[in-house]
Amino acid sequence: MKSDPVNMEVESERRPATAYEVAELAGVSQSAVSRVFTPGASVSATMRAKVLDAAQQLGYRPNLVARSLITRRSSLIGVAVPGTANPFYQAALDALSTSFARIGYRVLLFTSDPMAGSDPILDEVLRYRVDALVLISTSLSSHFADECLQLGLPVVMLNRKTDSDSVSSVTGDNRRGAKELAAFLLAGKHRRFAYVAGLEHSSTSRDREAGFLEGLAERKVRHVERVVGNYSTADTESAVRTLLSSATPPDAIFCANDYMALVAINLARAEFGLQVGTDLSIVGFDDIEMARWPIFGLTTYSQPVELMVRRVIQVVERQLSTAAAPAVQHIVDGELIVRGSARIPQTGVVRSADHWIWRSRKRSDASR
Amino acid sequence: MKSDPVNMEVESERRPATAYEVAELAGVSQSAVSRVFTPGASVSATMRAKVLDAAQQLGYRPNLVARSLITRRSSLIGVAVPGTANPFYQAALDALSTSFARIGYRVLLFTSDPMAGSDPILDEVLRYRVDALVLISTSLSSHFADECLQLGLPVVMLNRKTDSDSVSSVTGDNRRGAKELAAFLLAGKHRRFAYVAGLEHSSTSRDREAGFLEGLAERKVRHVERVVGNYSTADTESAVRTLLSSATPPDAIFCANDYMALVAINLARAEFGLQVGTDLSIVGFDDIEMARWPIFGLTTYSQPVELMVRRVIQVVERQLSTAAAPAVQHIVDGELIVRGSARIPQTGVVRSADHWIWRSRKRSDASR
DNA sequence: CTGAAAGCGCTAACAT
DNA sequence: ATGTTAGCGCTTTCAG
Repeated sequence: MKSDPVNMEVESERRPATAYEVAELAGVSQSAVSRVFTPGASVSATMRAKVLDAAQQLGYRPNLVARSLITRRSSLIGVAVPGTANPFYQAALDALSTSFARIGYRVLLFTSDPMAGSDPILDEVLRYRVDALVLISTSLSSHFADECLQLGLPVVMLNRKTDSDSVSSVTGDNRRGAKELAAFLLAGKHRRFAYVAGLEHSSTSRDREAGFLEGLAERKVRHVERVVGNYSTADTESAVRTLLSSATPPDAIFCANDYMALVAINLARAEFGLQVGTDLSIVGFDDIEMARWPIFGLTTYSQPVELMVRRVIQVVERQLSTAAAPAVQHIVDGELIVRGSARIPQTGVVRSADHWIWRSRKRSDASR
Repeated sequence: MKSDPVNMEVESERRPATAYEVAELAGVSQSAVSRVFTPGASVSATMRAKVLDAAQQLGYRPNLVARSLITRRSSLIGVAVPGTANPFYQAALDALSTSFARIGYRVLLFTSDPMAGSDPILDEVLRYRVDALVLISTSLSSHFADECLQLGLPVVMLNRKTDSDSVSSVTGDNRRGAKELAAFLLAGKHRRFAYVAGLEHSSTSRDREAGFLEGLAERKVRHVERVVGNYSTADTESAVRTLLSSATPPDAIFCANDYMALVAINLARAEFGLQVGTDLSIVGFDDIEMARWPIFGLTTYSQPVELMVRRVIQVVERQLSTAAAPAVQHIVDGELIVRGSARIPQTGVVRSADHWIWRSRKRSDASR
């Protein structure tokens, strides 16, 4: 029930104040207002005070839409993330959002269908004139990649890559990680191996499979059971069910990522009454937070999310500043984290920070 | 090595084509181009074909920034989500992103510090002229809420609410859910109860606590051990550790959400060797996907994310269309899902769809 | 149905 | 240091 005139106009629904209105109130030019709200501009203290005061009164907030139109920079980063329950994506998205915020960018999110490519929505997102695109575990057509290249729009893939090296990527060391896991399993005296693949078209799953087979082949192991989990709960369950129902079930299973490994552990225990780590070894890839929950104690090869995101940001920043900076394929190191879900070899396990890690002979020879 | 003039310009890095350029190529006016790309406009087939063709050649994409400037609608929804590992948030965000996309909106994400309020970043996000704000488990100052109200900006809180009813909210039935969990635990003949609170300032945690105490009080149980988990892994671990180390540890623990309940189950098993569901009962709230993993089998009160998100969207749409539509506080029904993490009462458990649920006498009397 | 013209709210030369 | 002016790329009256 206030009735003083100053508040009156505020009571009713009003459109946001403009710089022009602030200028009028402060008795200065509109460009002066603009300068006060532009970081690197030169304004006298008096002017700043007057403007800030007027702005305060009107609840003025610079319109970034208008600013974007003229600067051609939106300070928006388009981020694609697959619509699945995989905690690794959540962690990556979180880190991206937080890190980009620190350097003045916001994340424009689009949830991609993990099965389909991301082109259709990407196209939509380009209309918003995002300053860069980050694709978490999502692929894009080379046609689209070319278009982005021509537009000078930085694109970086996180946890995925393309055959062409014209698009930047940041991935874990899929090949070596998988190879080490193979060596680890071999050292643990396992005999019958199985691989649970992710999505068939995912470079990550393919690289991990290749590394795994390679590691196994070095010790003359040729036969590896192969099933497909598609990174989904349901598919992984039936895949693992198939594996374990076999007449000669595997004694070591490598899942293309931790999420599937967790699903596998669950199933092995609940449906087959298996003691994971003893009766059956299961390993994954990622080292998501839940992997270290005692109940799972998953042995896995780590992908340091924070570090990977930092790399993504570096790449984006470089491409943004340098006109045609070349695309780069970053591979971030990981470690084979030893926990209880797989039989532990006699040798090679060492303490590192707050966990145990394992290194194959070959690698530890080549000291850093 | 193409050299035809048409492609030449496309080869080099070029700024996006404008409607004006398309118009020129097509030999029509710029407004004609605009019309072709505006859903409800009237254009002849000939015109549309000419324009579309030219647009195709130039790779034209309407600039939504420019469009927003004039229409004053960005088709952006600001969404705040706490930066924690809680899978419930991920599920909610996923559903929001997907559902909003279907009606033409994109999500502008900002990760909020779960401890702090969301005001600082919200202010930042308003500069982007988002069409609405959705806060997932995040609170905002009443001052800020007022400002949004005056701007006619729809704000809806998901899984959180304020004391003031001037801001819309969609929540689960925290009070009743917690009360039923109390009744369930009572029916299971438990004697010593404990509550693991979430963040102290969270309405959700407070409501659940109140409901729990109320349900217990109806059967004259006055003493409830209380610890605080802050929805975080570390705090929950030490809170539960305290509880279980006590001389007279509880035989029933209600955690303010599923995530903390999962952490509690882990800890009880790993550190105390307890058989959860037999030695100790633990229940949660949310019914996240992992709650039904056999390894956890968490008894919990459900919050149907999809439905809640649908409500959020309804509220947003109404506020967007009707100028000053009143704020509403939606409460979405849930069910007490019975699994193995808590002792099961002799009566009251019934089959519903693909799971077991439990209803207190009082409630089942009042048939629908 | 189509074109011309006037801005949306702001930044960026260019003067002063 | 401050004001003036000219757009950014689009939508939207308003004529024709």
